[in-house]
Amino acid sequence: MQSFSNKTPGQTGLAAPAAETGMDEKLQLESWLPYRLFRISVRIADVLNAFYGPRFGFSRSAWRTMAIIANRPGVSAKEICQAGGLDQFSVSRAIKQLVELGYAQRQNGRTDRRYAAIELSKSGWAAFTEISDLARRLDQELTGAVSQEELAMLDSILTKLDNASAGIMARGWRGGAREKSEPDGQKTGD
Amino acid sequence: MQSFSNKTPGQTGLAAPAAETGMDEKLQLESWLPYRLFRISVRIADVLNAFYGPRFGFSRSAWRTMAIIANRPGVSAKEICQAGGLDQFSVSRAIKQLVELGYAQRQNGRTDRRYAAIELSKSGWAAFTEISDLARRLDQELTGAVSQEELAMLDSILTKLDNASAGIMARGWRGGAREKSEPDGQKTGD
DNA sequence: AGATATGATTGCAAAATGCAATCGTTTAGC
DNA sequence: GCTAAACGATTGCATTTTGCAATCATATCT
Repeated sequence: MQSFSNKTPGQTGLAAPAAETGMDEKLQLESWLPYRLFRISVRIADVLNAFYGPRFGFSRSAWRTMAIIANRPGVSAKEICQAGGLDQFSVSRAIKQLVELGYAQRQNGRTDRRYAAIELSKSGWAAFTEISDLARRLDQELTGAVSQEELAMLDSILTKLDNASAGIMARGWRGGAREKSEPDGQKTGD
Repeated sequence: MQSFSNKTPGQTGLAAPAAETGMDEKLQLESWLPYRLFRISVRIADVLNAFYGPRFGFSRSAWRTMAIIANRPGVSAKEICQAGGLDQFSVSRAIKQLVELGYAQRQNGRTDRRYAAIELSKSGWAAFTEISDLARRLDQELTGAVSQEELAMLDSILTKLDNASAGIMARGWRGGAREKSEPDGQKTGD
């Protein structure tokens, strides 16, 4: 076997960018902030998926889509893309899957009939409730590991990081360089 | 385009678990901690991928694998699985890809010849250096959004969350229930 | 009306994934 | 020493997911 944490507790490379210290040591995946965030989130998402996948028979995209529909009944596919960081194809397929399984339906509430206008069915709401109960429980188990103060701090930090990451994504890897900035468009993510 | 932050800055649902307040309002994807972590990490990973994908021609798994090899030259495939949260098949294929592209090679340094013993080639190191330079730059752009104190705080919080998430994953969605705990095995993630 | 724009969907090729079967090597039992 | 079991790694193949062009339907513009 093997440990998983080969970093000293207080100092993980986060606080000292190497460039400043002149040390310039190799990048460590395990200490790289995005990877640390990724690992935590993926573990939880996997656990949640292990529940709703077999139980309700839909994919991760479909769950994300369902969660968005639940919060904004009558959304269009495009709005789901924007809210969920999914591309239009995933969303279209997620909706199709949800509709086929009877968890959602296309409603024609809008005047503009190009828009999809999706909402959850009765069983869709039931599924959503079950899944989000588990999601909440997992969230509580997770946040139970830190104090209320830390949680509040984390909240504010994540808000900042979220904004920063949006900026980074918008600029692309060429950074500030004015390079036409690629066609852009929502990358899938997941 | 569109904002991406439709939450009130200070209070995102994180600090008040609803159950306590009796409010019991619907789960909001955008405020759910694992999703918030996920979104940040995915944006950065996408940007990084948009660089090394076209430039060096390998996949996300291959990059993760490369980063691990770089830090522990001579690792076996199994060790890469454990360190990188990848399953043995992804790793095997990632190694194959890296070897085919000339970025890594199998070395027979070990006495036990069942183990792979991978290390980076010259061009592998060059690629790694280039990619990790960008990775570091992105990390700095990201962490530049918060103060040093916040960063230190974040570091310690994430360590706790990482441990908690490992526990949650190990227990599975059935939570504490003694249910044989599923075969487990590293889910891929990515 | 015809041309153009926009939201959504579909078809199909390419890539990623999951899993059983397999190969080569080492270890344990006899 | 020889055989069987264990182990790490790899491969083949079916399934799923993804990316993208093409398409359909509706709405808007001239």
